[in-house]
Amino acid sequence: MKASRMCLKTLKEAPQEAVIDSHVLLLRSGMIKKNVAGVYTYMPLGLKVLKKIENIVREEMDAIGSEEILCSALQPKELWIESGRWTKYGPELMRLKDRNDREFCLGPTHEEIFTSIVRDSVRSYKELPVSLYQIQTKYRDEMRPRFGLIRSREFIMKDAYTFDIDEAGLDKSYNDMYHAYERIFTRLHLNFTAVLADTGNIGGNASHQFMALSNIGESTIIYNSNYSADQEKAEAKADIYNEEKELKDIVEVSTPNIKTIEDLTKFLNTSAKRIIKAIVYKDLISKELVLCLIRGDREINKIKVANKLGLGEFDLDFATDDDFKNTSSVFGFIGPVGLKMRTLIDPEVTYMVNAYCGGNKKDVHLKNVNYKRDFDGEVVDIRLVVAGDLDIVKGEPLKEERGIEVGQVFKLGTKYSKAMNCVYVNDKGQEVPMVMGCYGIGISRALQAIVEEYHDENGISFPDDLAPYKVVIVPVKYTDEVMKNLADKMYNELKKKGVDVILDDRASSLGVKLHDWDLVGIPYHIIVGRDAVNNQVEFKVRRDGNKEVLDVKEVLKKF
RNA sequence: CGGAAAGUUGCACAGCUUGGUAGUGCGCCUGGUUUGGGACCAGGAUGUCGCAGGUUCAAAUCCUGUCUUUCCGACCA
Repeated sequence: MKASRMCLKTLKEAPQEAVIDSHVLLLRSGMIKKNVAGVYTYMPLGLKVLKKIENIVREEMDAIGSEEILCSALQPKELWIESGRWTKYGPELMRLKDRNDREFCLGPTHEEIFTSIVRDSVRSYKELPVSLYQIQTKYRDEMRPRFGLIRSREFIMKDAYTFDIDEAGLDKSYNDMYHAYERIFTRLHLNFTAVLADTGNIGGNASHQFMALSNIGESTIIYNSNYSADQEKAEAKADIYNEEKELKDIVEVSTPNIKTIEDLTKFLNTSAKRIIKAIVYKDLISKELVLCLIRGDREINKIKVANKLGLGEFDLDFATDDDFKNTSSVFGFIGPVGLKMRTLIDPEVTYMVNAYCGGNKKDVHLKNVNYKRDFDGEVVDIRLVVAGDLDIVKGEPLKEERGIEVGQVFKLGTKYSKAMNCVYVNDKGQEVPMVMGCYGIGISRALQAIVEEYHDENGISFPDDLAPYKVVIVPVKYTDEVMKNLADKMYNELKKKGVDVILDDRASSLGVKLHDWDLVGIPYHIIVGRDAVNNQVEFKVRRDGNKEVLDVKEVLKKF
């Protein structure tokens, strides 16, 4: 491609909308252009990279025997009524009507469509398993689109669905996908890790997320070589901590206006590990209050509490001062002793001996409180796992890192096949619901994750096989006969070899041109200048800035 | 959905306090001089100042409403 023909407009300054590096660079390099909030156009260079990502995904999906189809983004309401998600999905579903007032949505995901397709085409166990995928534009009416392609309202996703005879079949399909995903993200050159994930809105019984490690990530990952999980789901080994063995009698301690764990440790001159932290949540649906007990140096994982109570995270909040008026406790001095309330106890609390806790009276705490003797409740893991905690496999320290979710695999089970009557006839002639899995990869999000990982102060620095073009030939002066001839010759030769090559035949000064290609992230730059008379050019590697003057033949040999 | 800010040319911004000719830099066009890492000189084009009302002789500027966008939080892939 000749640069003079390219629809390329780079920006020196970052548009105001972008706050993170990868978003700024995608805009500045002219790879994407904002249409409206959370909706972007992929410009020629951006689209080229996107296609390379798609092709890697295609190759690996095809390799495990998944077949590509292409559905419409437009989906009829009826299918979503069948699955029950038309009402459940909420305002993030982009809904619209046609001229006859028939209702549709723009799909954020395609479980309903794929399920209906397989329901209509598969009858017998002999035709299973089936694995289908598509690469398609998805819609989600985000409350707050941000970070460019990371959280947008329109995005490109690969979604795959498997249909099996039974759980064992699903296990195999899931496993195949899991390994294909590992190969895909490796080939995308992402520094990633697979983590155990919460199944959230889509439903199902097992799930892993593939996270590209990055400090701009929106999720927190807890991991080490033995274990990895989303922080929302992460478990850690309970720490058995007690300084004393003999149970002592409870004593009231006067703690005037001492309400926080921090103040208490100072006032009592003790460790937070000896204090029981008591948090009261309110179930916003039933209005029930729930007391949660955790060791003073820990934080509560609200998602775990919500899961235990069978609630969405949304349906749970801290109890307010008002809620306390009907209890026998006092805000700031809450404790489990004698308090009549449903109680969740983190396992670590059960190991505490002669602990401190709130006295349920103003300015009073209790000393020498012990599990079972003085209070009881449901023992359940509700602790937020953080860096430094020990894993449950080998008891080694865990690390904490941010991640961008670029893929997720789910075992759906029969949730959709039952709801939508997607059944097959087994060898005994009985109708059985198919066992499903679904598997997504955020293609457009991956593009930005790659840029986030591969950039420096000069711009994007794509890995060779993902770059929109592999090499650019930059004549210092395209009006100079010798330079022009050599540049043209090399361009034609590389094109003949099938190399993705740009000839920068623009009239701009050298500096302008090179800055553009640094910004865009072309991995190799060939500068045709004064040495052209000797058949020599400067060969520059974008990644490390390494430059050397080489014979043309040697340069051509590199591609 | 809660809190905060912002909308002025393709991009980044000034002007608004104290109402009176629409500005700057980048980019774009023309001509000339330059030419190995974002050149220089001269000239030029591009704006219903987000939209709608109001106040006023006069509104980018003051008031009201509205829309949009961004940031923090909540939610989510």
